[in-house]
Amino acid sequence: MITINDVAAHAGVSTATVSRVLNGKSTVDQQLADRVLVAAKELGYRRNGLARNLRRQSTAVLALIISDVENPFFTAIARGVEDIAQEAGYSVVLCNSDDNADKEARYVDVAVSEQVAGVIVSPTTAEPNFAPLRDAGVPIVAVDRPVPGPPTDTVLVDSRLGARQATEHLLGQGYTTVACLTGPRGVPTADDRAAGHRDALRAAGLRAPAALTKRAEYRASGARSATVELFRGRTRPDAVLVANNAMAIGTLQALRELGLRPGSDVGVVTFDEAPWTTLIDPPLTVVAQPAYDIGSHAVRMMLDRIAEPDRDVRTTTLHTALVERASSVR
Amino acid sequence: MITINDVAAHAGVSTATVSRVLNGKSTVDQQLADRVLVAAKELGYRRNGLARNLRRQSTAVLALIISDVENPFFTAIARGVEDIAQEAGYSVVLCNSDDNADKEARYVDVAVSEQVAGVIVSPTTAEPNFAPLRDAGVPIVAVDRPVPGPPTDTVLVDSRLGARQATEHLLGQGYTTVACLTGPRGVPTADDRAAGHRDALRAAGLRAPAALTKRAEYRASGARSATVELFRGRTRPDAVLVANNAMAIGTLQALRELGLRPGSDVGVVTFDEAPWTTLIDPPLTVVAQPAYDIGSHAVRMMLDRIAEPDRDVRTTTLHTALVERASSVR
DNA sequence: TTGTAGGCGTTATCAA
DNA sequence: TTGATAACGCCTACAA
Repeated sequence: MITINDVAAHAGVSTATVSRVLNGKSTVDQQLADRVLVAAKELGYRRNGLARNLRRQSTAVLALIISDVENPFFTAIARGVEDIAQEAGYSVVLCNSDDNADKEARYVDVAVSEQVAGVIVSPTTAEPNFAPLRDAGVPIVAVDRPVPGPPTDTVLVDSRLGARQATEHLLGQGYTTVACLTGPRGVPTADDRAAGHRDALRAAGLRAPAALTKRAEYRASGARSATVELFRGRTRPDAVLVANNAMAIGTLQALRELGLRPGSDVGVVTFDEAPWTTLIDPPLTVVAQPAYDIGSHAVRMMLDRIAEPDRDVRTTTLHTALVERASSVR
Repeated sequence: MITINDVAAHAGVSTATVSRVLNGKSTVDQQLADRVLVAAKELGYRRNGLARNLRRQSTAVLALIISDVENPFFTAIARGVEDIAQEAGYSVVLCNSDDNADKEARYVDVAVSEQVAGVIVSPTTAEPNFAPLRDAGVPIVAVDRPVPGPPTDTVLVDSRLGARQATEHLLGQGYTTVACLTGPRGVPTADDRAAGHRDALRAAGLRAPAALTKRAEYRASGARSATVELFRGRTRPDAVLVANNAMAIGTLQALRELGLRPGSDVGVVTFDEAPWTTLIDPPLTVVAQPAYDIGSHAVRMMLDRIAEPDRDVRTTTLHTALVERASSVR
């Protein structure tokens, strides 16, 4: 391995000069600088990031811990994070916690011991533990869901309002019994969707019986059986608001099995835009979340925090957009 | 920051002993070991990964460079990589090259300077340059596409055969003019699909006119316009084989615009399984690729290579499975 | 402007 | 078995 010592020797200067040149520091005589650059190139010098990290006690790496790599919502966030981070000279390492507290904890550990410059995280369902990050002074930005504990920079989506608007839209289309299929109790985004649904029913002067809100894992399989139960139950709905992308797939499968056609038989609105929503028949009405923007905002917040560790903690709330298609029209 | 020096002082032993205990090395007197453990816990000691990395000249991190985080095929690979790597005690950092040679090069640089233990990569379209990795002795495993240059451990899918089988299936269903919509010329997976398509036509005693093979970027938008051209061209096909997931979406959009119904009007088979393929009407026949297995195989290969750097270079080829649904039946 | 030299926290070598 | 100590490669006071 070629080190700055080799380069220094080859260029006939000191290691300090080499370091300065390589980092564009202070004013080094142009001639010397050139000699260093030439020597470095001739020798095929490559900086040893490990040594630099140790010396600097930090890295130009941001960790992004998301709960599901296979969910387009999160990969869109990842893209937003990556694009902006790249511009700022940071690398992004993507960690998939799989909504599993253990995996999440492991990545948190790695983030601390490898001293990443910051962690952007969408916390898992279970009670997450970010104390190690806090203790080590690693900046945290939460996305999609707030983190419990001390105030933390956060980027959220107003999904309560999004759910409310979607429900109102369904009611406005003449559906009378709008159900809500959402995620597990205690998951903020799941509870928000349920609350928005309730808001809309109440505002319309309707009762909001518990039987109209159904909970399942944020996955297709859970949503499928939950949908079947919902439409076989006593208070049979004529419309449903589904809380995310993955669940939407399960719900649509279930409706097909039940012989119910979206739109004409059952009004359907789901959270999250996806490439296939216009391909199905009828096309799916969605509550589109600004996933990419969540990511880009989160990085900007992180960069601000790194630049100014003592600044006030902020929470940014972005908004959803209802995209009306045929699945919510009779 | 608490260091092993602090722990050593607190436990009344040397740093060497602390290090040994913390790494489960050699046989340390049980009593001393206990004292060290207690001291570490009391002080809230956390290992500094940076220092360890520098000293060891290596990290327990694998880099996975994929060309599109938003493509389910690659995220499924990622999951396979991650699951197995975790078991073996490696962390995985996911890098999204966006099929952009510059981004890829940047990640390669980072991988070298941060001295990751290995790089698993699906090379970009453009001529990739992995010389820095090779020079630094970082093991490489290629997935999905071979890398140019010296022999490299590789996990491929026999997509030529997959394409052939899909084409034969369409011909067997009575479609007579089967087109192939594939990726850019020079991209191995794209060329393989075209070749498999040709193989099937020839084996059936048919001519394989160039007009039946259309190329576009591996994206929905390109596939959309390419499909329109294909079906408005002179040799109008009555079936089409589409080369990937993202393109499938564009093709299906185009067919709808053209008023052509999959199955009855146009036989459609696409590469890659996706959650929505059963939701559309009619359900989509696909050439399913074993994406998860690609990832898990790649990691195993990597672990073997790390354990035994001089072993023979291997290429593993996995196979596709044709999943017949209604889009390829009249 | 340039060079010297110390230290970042850990592991591994060598003595004891 | 344990301890002292020298690296690992880089950056940065501080001195010249």
